[in-house]
Amino acid sequence: MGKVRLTAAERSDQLVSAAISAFSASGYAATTTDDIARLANVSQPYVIRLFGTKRRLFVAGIERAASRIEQTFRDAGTDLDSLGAAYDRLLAERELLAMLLQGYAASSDPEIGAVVRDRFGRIYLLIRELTGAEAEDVQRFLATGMLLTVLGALQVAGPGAVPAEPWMTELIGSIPGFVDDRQS
Amino acid sequence: MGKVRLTAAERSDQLVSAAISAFSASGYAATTTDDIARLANVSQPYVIRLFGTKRRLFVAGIERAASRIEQTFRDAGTDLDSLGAAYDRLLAERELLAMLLQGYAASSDPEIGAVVRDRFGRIYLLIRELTGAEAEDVQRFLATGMLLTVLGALQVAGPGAVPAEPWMTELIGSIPGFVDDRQS
DNA sequence: ACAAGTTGTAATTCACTGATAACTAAATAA
DNA sequence: TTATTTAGTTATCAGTGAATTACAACTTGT
Repeated sequence: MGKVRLTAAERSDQLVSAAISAFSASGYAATTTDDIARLANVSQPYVIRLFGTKRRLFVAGIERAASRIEQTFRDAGTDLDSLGAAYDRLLAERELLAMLLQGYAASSDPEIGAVVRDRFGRIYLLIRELTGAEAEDVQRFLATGMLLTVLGALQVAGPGAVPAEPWMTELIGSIPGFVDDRQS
Repeated sequence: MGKVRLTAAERSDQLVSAAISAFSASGYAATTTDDIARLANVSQPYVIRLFGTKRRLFVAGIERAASRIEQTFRDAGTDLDSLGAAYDRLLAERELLAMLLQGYAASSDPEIGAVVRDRFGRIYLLIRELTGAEAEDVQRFLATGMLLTVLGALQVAGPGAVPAEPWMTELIGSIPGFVDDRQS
């Protein structure tokens, strides 16, 4: 058996991971704090104790996902093609991009919206800074990223993809530099 | 005062409009059937009576939004630039694209996911068919559409936009053919 | 050993929400 | 007019879920 008692910091980390798993699949409102508690083998009130509110836990999930994405880009290289390959890896993890998508969807909540806007802007600026590419190329890169994010959420690209429909094969095949490593 | 009693078909239409307003802002789970009922000046149980379940009302909203988008493209012309201009108009309406985004976010629900995948594929194929453009150009067009959808949801593009941050001005400015008609 | 802090739970509350049931009233048909 | 369908309501329920409180058990410094 693993350790029974963890420090609050360790447990919080673990809960943020569980939160990303749950929120990325079901979204902010449909995910219960009890779902997340169960994923971490902890009682529901303890989740609230550590994070105060469900909203703050969601925000923590957004921030970790955004940081992981930034780190993936930083590790990838300094040209857009390398960052594009990094996107493939992000899509393979599936949860991070989906978590951000849930952030976009929940951004009418002011507290969530402010964080999501901030992190989105930071990622954009990071790509600009890392690659030094023209604004239009960065925009195109980001647009492709949004398309892949949506296709991932629809489960037509990336792992766990639904049986391929013709339109999807064509669309995904037309994304330059993207290799869909589905495990069907 | 307007008519008091409408036919079921008229009332259902009106409810789907109200549903799109509410769902597009708050998402599937966070929107209550009572919110929608109030928007249409109708009792909450009547909403359930007309649509059976909340889920079916959401699906009806997705289908209308998708149909409206298809119609907008059909009316726009036969080249990608014209369809791009149509996107500006869609973004100005704000609710339709946001409704679809909420569909992407809620697509882990099997019943919703199936409909959203189907309509997404139909829109892609419609663009191909209308323009006869290369797959890669259509993909790029769609990717730009997803970026605009997200920026609209974040309220940094389109009407009701939050005060412009520098990164956003640069990003939006780099989208070819897109003119952000914000009313600030 | 023991006090104090830290990690965690069980029990409970209270507001909310989708759905059902039973009923009313307006329109339409016979 | 009367019968029937159609449009709509009020009342209510059963379930849920975030948050609070009070308590228990483990760890650590002294």
